[in-house]
Amino acid sequence: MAASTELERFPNTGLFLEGRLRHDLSQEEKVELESLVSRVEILPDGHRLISRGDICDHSTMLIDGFMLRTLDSGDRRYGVSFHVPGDFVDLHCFALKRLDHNIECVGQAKVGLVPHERIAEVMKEKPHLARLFWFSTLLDAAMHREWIMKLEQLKVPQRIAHIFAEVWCRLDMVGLAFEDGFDTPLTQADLADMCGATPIHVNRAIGELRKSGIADFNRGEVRICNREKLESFADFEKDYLYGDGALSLRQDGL
Amino acid sequence: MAASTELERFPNTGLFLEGRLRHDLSQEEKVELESLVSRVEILPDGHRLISRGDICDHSTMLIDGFMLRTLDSGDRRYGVSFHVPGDFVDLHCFALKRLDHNIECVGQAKVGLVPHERIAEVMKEKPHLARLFWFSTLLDAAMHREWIMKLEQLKVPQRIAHIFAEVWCRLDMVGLAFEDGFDTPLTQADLADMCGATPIHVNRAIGELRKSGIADFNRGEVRICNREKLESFADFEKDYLYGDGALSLRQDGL
DNA sequence: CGCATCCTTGAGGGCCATCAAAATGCGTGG
DNA sequence: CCACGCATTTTGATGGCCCTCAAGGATGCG
Repeated sequence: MAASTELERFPNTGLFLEGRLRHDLSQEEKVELESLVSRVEILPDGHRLISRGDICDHSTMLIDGFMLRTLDSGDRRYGVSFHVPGDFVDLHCFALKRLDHNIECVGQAKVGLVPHERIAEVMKEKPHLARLFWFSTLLDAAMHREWIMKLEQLKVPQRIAHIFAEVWCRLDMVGLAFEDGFDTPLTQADLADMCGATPIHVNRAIGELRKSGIADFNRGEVRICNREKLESFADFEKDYLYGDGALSLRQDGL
Repeated sequence: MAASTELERFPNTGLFLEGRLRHDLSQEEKVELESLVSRVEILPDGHRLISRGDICDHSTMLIDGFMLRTLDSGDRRYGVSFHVPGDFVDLHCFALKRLDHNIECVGQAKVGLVPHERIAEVMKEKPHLARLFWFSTLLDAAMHREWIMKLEQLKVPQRIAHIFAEVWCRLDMVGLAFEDGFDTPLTQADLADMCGATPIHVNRAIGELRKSGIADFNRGEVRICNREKLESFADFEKDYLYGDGALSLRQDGL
């Protein structure tokens, strides 16, 4: 897979836009991108990278592990998006300056820090790379929109199936999925926060998925025997991920 | 109000970022922005500006009227966001090239078309203005996130109240709200599409809001006698709109 | 082996979908 | 000015999804 050779050359940023528009990055841009990472850190499970309202002067590339964007309301946490390796998780905060949400590690994570002054340089001197940065934040927005629709459309068992289908697909794009599923440190309680349901109901919904042979979830191991069945149950259409679906930009260039 | 003098000078783009970071635009940038509009059009109710999958070579500034971003699934339409005058509604498609969603007029709308080649020039030569363009698309993403949380958190009557509170607040920022509410061509069926509910249930929910004195809705006229009551019922916290709330950037500059 | 975390199970009630139908308001044309 | 068609709003009855309260079982770690 392309991802592994890219990772050898660019250990910190080799997965950025992999499966999407990475092919549109020139060698020079890839080198420039890798050089933006000023420091690499390992963060423990549950670590909160950024809290709502923080003013920040750097953004974070997720190199290894998983992260969750959350919002708090009342005394509950709600998940609004999920991140996999290769995601430039808080590139947003370069333009927003103050983030509207929290970013938390799910399991241990390895991240690369990118100072905003370097991104400002890119804005001034590398418009094409800047445009791809912009693209990557809009990809998040497209995923948000899909999730809004799915929340409006689907019941809880299907919502969970949709999360499984999306994460599996995204891990596939960066070469981290297995034939029959994927591993993630997500708990049933995390899934509940992402679905707007109670952990109790999520548990029952997962039981249903298991019983009907759609997916199995046990302590972070998601196993799927029939991809088609999962995706049709969840009404999952991968186009919105801008990989190789109908919205793909591969053949167009920018 | 500031909005009206800005509109005299910049009839097509005078509301862009009004109430948010418009103060951060220099006179020169405002002139540049206004000059980007190559053509103004009036579009009829229900007109579909862009459909999912279209490749487009221009973006659209909403000058007057309202628009809805939608996604279709099964044989139903789902609303994922709502637009008011001053919104650069499909700036996204400059970087995405192919849009993942549809954009439709709700009522008659007046729009300004901006060719992508002009935006590409801005990217090359006006990094600060480019950054504000980026900001405006991230504002959409922040609104998406809030809506995801609200869908996870709220029942239908509160969702409707939240839509009322948000739209009222956004119209206020661009000087288009009344003391006691606002007007919009939205129907109960549109609200249903935005809430993921049936029109029937939306009707009953509106009845509840009316009975409990939270808000009245009749053929597009939203009337609210007690703002505080509405906002607390909907759990509406306007920070995420990046106006004058806790996340405001006014005092920081960029 | 105790403890914390995570997962599982049961009973009762409220929210919202579906099916079915009707009333209201508005624009158009006779 | 009225008749008509159409979109929009309103109402009623039944059933399924998911919440809450309450408790119990499994797994891994020190």
